[in-house]
Amino acid sequence: MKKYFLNKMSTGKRLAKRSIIGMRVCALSPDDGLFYPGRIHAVKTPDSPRDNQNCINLTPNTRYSVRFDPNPVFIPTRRALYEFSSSELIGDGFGNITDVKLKPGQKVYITNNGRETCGIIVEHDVTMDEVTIQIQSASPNEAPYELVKKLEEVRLSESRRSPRLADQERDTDFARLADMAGDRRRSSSHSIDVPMQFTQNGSRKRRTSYTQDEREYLLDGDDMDECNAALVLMSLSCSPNSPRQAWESAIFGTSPGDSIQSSSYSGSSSPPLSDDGNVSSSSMSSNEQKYIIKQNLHKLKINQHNVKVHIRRGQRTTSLSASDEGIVMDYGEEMARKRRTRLFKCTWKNCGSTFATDQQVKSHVRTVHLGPKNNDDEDFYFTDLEDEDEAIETDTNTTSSPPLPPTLSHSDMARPPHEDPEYQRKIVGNIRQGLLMSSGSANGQSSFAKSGPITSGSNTVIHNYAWSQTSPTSPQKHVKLSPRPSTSYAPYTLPSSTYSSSNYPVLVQQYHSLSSSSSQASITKLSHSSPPQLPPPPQQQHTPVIQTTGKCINQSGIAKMRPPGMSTPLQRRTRGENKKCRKVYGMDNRDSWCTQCKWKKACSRFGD
DNA sequence: CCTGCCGGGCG
DNA sequence: CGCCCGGCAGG
Repeated sequence: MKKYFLNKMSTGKRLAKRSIIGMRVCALSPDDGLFYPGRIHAVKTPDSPRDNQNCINLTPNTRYSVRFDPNPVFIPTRRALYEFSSSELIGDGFGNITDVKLKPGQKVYITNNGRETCGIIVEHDVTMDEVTIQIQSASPNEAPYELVKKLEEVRLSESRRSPRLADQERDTDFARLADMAGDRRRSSSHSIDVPMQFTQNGSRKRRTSYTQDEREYLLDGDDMDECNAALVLMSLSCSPNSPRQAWESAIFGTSPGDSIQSSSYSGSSSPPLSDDGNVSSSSMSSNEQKYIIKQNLHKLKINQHNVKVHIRRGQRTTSLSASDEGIVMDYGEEMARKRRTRLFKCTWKNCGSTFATDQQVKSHVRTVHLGPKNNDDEDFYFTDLEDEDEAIETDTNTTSSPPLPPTLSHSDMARPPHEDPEYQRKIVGNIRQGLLMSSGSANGQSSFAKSGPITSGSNTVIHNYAWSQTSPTSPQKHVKLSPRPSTSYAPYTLPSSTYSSSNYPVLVQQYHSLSSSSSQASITKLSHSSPPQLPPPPQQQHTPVIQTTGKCINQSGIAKMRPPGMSTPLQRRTRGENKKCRKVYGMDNRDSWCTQCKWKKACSRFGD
């Protein structure tokens, strides 16, 4: 049930997968014994050919180097990396949160009232599977309250955003930034899209309202996309025997229904390479392959991330670029910042030299390995590492690799990872379980939250960890949900405390979960120690009835949790079962419709 | 498909 | 604010 719940929240149909490096996990801080979020920075597998039968070079002995996200409570040494074994990590494909006992003081995230809420563990009763969590009220003037949740409902890191929003944002970015007009919805409308900037004036077409901050957030939050892309390519590189069709579909975009395909093709100024039938010939040489791969990856702009494919002596390996070279536009600064922390490693056999710039590494490859007469592109012989203090040893495995299951291929590489953490969790878990034959249990936590910088070593990113603080200047969005005199749709205010404009979409994920297990929590203690002073909380015209179950029932019968100070979340109106004006009067008597119905708003005449 | 309606643009 | 409409979710 839980799985379906999570899937429901993401409503995703496309699948996704990712690389281990960069994955968000949680691990115990050696200092205070609490879990903190971080990213897998490196994977170290001791040389052990017998265990190394898999293409991603993971064995039960693999050590995962984790860089904790900076946060005010536990401040890891900036450059410090902490090593863990897979069993010590909590995250997709690793350990499950339900396997651990949470200590008091542990910071957790729960879905409360359909909204991600941060809390502090007060008590964890393992036998009863009850976690008492103290939640800071949205209003700083109200006392914290406590919730009791099941452990499986608790997450150790922030969750992801609403898939719908993410979708919109992604489409937006694609259309505007990558100069690609198509998206999956419009692609079915038989209309030719005009780039956004040409339609914004004099058109009723809705334009996006995302701020620069939000777009940056978007990019930041999508760092797993490059992992998606990499895993796709990795599966290709690791499985020379994999079905040719799958391999082509990933690179050449020949898979039907692949949204990446449609968007990239519709926005591509040049015809797809697959118009050349020879391309798919199995006699394609290595050079041809890498050229084609490179070209097409560039076109695909796999979710705006650059992926480099390294081909070396007939063997393909992949690595990620930490920068967004695929896009120009507004992100120059961001990219520059990321680029500063990069390191370039020569991937020539037995070399491994590292360089500060790609120019240097190219020069190195050219002079030391390739020689002036070789026409090979230096690009294929180096990889850019993310950071400064440790080399990431990811692509050194040269043992022959079994093909990945076909279900792990790339038909869905377009899907951003935050859309379907559940599926990814399973996939990654399956990969790991299959390859390692170790027990990595899935868990319900989403480990792809935007909680840290894309470059974990960067010290220039400010984190939003002050979950109990309120910034009076942070933007608030007031949304009037319905003009009709409904009592359950009072204007709501996004809590300004934790979330700046740059990440507020995280909050707008609620309505998917309203009818689900998120409302199983019970309010065990409600204490208003001090009356609100400033700013005044949103007016609630009707106080929700708190039943013994702790559920607040609104008029439409939807269970809602509303802690003190918490305002009504954005929620899509349940579909009314009553007759609506359209139904009653018919299209012919549109004049008789209520205004709301005329406006395609919620019917005010036949309310539910 | 159809329907209800949210989110948002335009004047 | 009135009006309109794209698009989504759900049936």
